[in-house]
Amino acid sequence: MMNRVVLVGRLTKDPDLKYTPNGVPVASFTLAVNRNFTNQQGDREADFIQCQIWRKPAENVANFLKKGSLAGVDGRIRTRHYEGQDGKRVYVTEIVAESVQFLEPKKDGNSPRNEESGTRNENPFPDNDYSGISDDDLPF
Amino acid sequence: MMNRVVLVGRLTKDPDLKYTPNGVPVASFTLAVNRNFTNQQGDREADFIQCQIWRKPAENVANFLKKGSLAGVDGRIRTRHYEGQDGKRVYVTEIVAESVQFLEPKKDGNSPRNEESGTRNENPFPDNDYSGISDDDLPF
Amino acid sequence: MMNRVVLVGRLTKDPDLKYTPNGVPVASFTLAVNRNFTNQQGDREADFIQCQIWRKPAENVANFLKKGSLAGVDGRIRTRHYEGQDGKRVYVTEIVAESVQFLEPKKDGNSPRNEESGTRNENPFPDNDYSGISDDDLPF
Amino acid sequence: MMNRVVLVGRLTKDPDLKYTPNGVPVASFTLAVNRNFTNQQGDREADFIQCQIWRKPAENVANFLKKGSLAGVDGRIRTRHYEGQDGKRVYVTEIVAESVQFLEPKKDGNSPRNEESGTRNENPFPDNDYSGISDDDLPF
DNA sequence: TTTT
DNA sequence: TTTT
Repeated sequence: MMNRVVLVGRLTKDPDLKYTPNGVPVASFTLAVNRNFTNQQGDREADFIQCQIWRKPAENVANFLKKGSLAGVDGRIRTRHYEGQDGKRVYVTEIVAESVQFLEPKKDGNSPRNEESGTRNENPFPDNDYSGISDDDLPF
Repeated sequence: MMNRVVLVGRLTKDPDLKYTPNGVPVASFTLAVNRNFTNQQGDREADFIQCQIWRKPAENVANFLKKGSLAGVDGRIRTRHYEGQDGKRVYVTEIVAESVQFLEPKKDGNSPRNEESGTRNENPFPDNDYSGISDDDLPF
Repeated sequence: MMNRVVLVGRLTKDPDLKYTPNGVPVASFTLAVNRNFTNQQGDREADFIQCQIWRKPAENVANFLKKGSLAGVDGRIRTRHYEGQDGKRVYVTEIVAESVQFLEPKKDGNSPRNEESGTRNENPFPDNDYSGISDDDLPF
Repeated sequence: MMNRVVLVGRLTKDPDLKYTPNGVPVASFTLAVNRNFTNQQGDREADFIQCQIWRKPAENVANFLKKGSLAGVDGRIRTRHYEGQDGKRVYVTEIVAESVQFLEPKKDGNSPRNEESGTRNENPFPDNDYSGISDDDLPF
């Protein structure tokens, strides 16, 4: 089974930072992702996609992003439901981000911040572990 | 703005094929995508993700996929809302597939069908157009 | 079979625009994508990924992107090989973009251009075709 | 910066399992990913994409996949170069998988194995951490 | 041959 | 060097 989502868009509001009873941070935000085409009225619409990120990077998101910030999200779709106030099930689809990319240029400088707020805390590309592998092992 | 989703999962029911007043086919189906980890009760849960595909490939999906079929989806997230019967807005998030991949092995043979049902009707990799480009143009 | 790539990075040089004998434009460029972690020397490295885009959007890329531009690519991996000058096969892996996103802020204004240069010329989300589908068809 | 790849294809050979001097396992394999269109000669071609996966899941890949197996890869593009035997730089592009999905049906049963061989060893979706968050916090 |  |  595979489940992968990549988005680039703008925050519709400041991110909402919360903590679970165990003190785990979660930041929630909605990304407005403009569509690359216009509708039959000639208007360019957007999709409004609910996202969240957990743990340490949640605090980075809360600190560095705000309403209007351009951000990239790499994560997964997650569905859940809860009982609404009228007793009916409400279905929720949201993106759980594994990393959030800050694509906004820095105010002071001239170049985008290009910082990243990831869930990963270990190098997935352990280069130097290649040491024992000779050129003969190269695929081509 | 970017908006890309890739899923592999199983149909929870037979696809639902409809036609718009203009005769455009749409197939809707829900993909159950098992998570790659267990929850705190030790159960492996799934996400249930609503998908649709339009036009010609919709009919292929309706013809070749059924409840339980393994399928891959490459598409985009789309959000919309409508007025519920109680007058409250209901928010919907769904995947609009650009292509659906049939990953189920064929019954008769022994290998997966591996057919595809795409939206694309033109070769995105026009190989022979390379003819006028010499080795000097190669990036490395 | 599925093959999907999404990248955000910076052009290492101005894009290279060419035309096939039949007049089809192709723009080639390399994206430097910084890694989200440091190597054992504590340096942040980058991947240098060769990309190309065909037809009309190729000219937009050539017009709007230049060395250093921040860009997003949504496309596919393509492999090919050719005979090197020493008679040995050279293997090439490159990304064929279906769309390229301009993420650079506009100089004059204050917000990113956020233009897009896609291969797609038809609305993949034909909203108004929904007219014949009632609320009863909603998945949840 | 963002760098995401999702592939589904078949192994062209049995995976090649190696260990670094420090005992870290790496499995390498090539995925043949058939294209969803035919070339001008009417033949359906494939891309041959070099992949690798590190650590524990490398051994699962070596144990469960073989030549011809249908597999899904979720990972990142990585580029590197080395000195060829003729002193010229050889450029390599490969996919570093974060997870590999086994999509081959089990021989004995009737349904695909659908096992997964991931790099992740912690639940990225800590559901029960939601306990302190009420319905009022829901985005919609 | 690499970007900020 | 390529899979079904």
